[in-house]
Amino acid sequence: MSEDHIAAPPPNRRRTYRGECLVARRAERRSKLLDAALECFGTAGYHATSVRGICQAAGLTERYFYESFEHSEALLEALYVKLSDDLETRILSAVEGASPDPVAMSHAALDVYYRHCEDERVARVTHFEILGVSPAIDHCYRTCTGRFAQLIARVMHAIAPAAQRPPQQMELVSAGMVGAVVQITMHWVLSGYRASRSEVVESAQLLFSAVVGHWQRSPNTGT
Amino acid sequence: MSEDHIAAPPPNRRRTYRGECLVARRAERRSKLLDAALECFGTAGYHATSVRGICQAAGLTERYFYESFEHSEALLEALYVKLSDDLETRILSAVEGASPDPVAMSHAALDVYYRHCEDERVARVTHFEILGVSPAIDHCYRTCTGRFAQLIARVMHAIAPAAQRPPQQMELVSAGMVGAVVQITMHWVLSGYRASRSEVVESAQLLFSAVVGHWQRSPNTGT
DNA sequence: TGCATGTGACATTCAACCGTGTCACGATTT
DNA sequence: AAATCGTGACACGGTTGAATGTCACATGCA
Repeated sequence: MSEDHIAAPPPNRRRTYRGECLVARRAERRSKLLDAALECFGTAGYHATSVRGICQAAGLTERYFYESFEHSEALLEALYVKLSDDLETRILSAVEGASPDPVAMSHAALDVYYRHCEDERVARVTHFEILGVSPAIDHCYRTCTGRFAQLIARVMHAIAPAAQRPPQQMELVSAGMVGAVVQITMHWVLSGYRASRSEVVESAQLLFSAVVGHWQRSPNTGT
Repeated sequence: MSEDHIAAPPPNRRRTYRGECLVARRAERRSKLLDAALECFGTAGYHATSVRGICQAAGLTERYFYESFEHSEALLEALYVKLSDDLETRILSAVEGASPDPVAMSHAALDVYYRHCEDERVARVTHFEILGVSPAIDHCYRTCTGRFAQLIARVMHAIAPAAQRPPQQMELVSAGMVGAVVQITMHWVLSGYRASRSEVVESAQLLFSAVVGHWQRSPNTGT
């Protein structure tokens, strides 16, 4: 969905320029645009940023914007997906690297997440700017959010396999957990990062422990 | 902050028109604009809506838009504040009306809240459109969200007064609870209201019970 | 060296929207 | 009835930004 519109380069025309071949130059420009997008969207905000502004920040001209992205919205989506994917990868490896203890695992995951959000631009793009842009972006947000919710559901299940719940409820509660983590981020950001990261992690973890404990204790209240 | 810009009406000029005096007509127009805003912002979205569109939906001309609001953003803020205030009032009265039992109280509050969000336009405005508009709106959002977090903190404290926590943590955890409730709403909305309201309420309440239970059980873990 | 292509700076076209203004008509007061 | 005020429809200028186009210069290739 991201770059199908790019006209195929004439196959015999990939001559090098300043030491790099066509595809490398394209990739580099695309990367510069993503960096510029993080900076602009993450500080001025998506709706206050124009294509010109992005290009200026990237040190490129508009032509190269449209070489890599169809429009501003596509760039936002690409940036968001990239940030989410990076985060997910790092969370997964952190969880795998942690000792197989519920607390250690969730601590590792949350620490990676909040470290990720210590870059205010990242936090703003993935929590504020992404919302209310268009139905297409909403759908993208829903997908990414859903992936994290599923991750939480899996971890929960691994921790407390006895506490099986109706899938509908699992889904909603997982979404709720994601929301709690996210809202704590927003609060943290909007307060100017008043609390320390460890305090934030601890508060979020309290919610996890509470739910896990609750489920382990009280048996299925089923539909 | 909402209508200071309105020029004071010439005091001797408040003659009636079609049976209503000046202030009544103004109020009615303002109300029509708020209705139209709910419809437009809640379906097409804030950024896809123009002043003209609002006026058309309200059956008024642009002049009357600027009579009541300085610009589009002021209308969004007024709408948001109105929706939040209505909700808060109804939640408070529901909580007071409920039996003085933790479960009953939180159930009453959540039921009112999710009933409120069953109007998709309301849910969209207060959860999607309001974000990433401007620093001023962000601040407004933060204020309203904070009020709900404080409400939760108070209820928590009333339920489990023994479980005193450092205020920083109380603040973050309350924010997290708000986020959980909100995210469940978003999930509900974006899934096309797949689950029933009672299932949603039950899932949200599970989180409340879990945290309250956790706090009642484990004593203060200090700073 | 000469030619094709890549690149950067900038102009241009087109559309949307904001905020204000104009003007004719309907309602109200004296 | 005449003057005044409220209202609705619509036009106008100004601004902004998206998307494309132009042209001179730089770079690589034969």
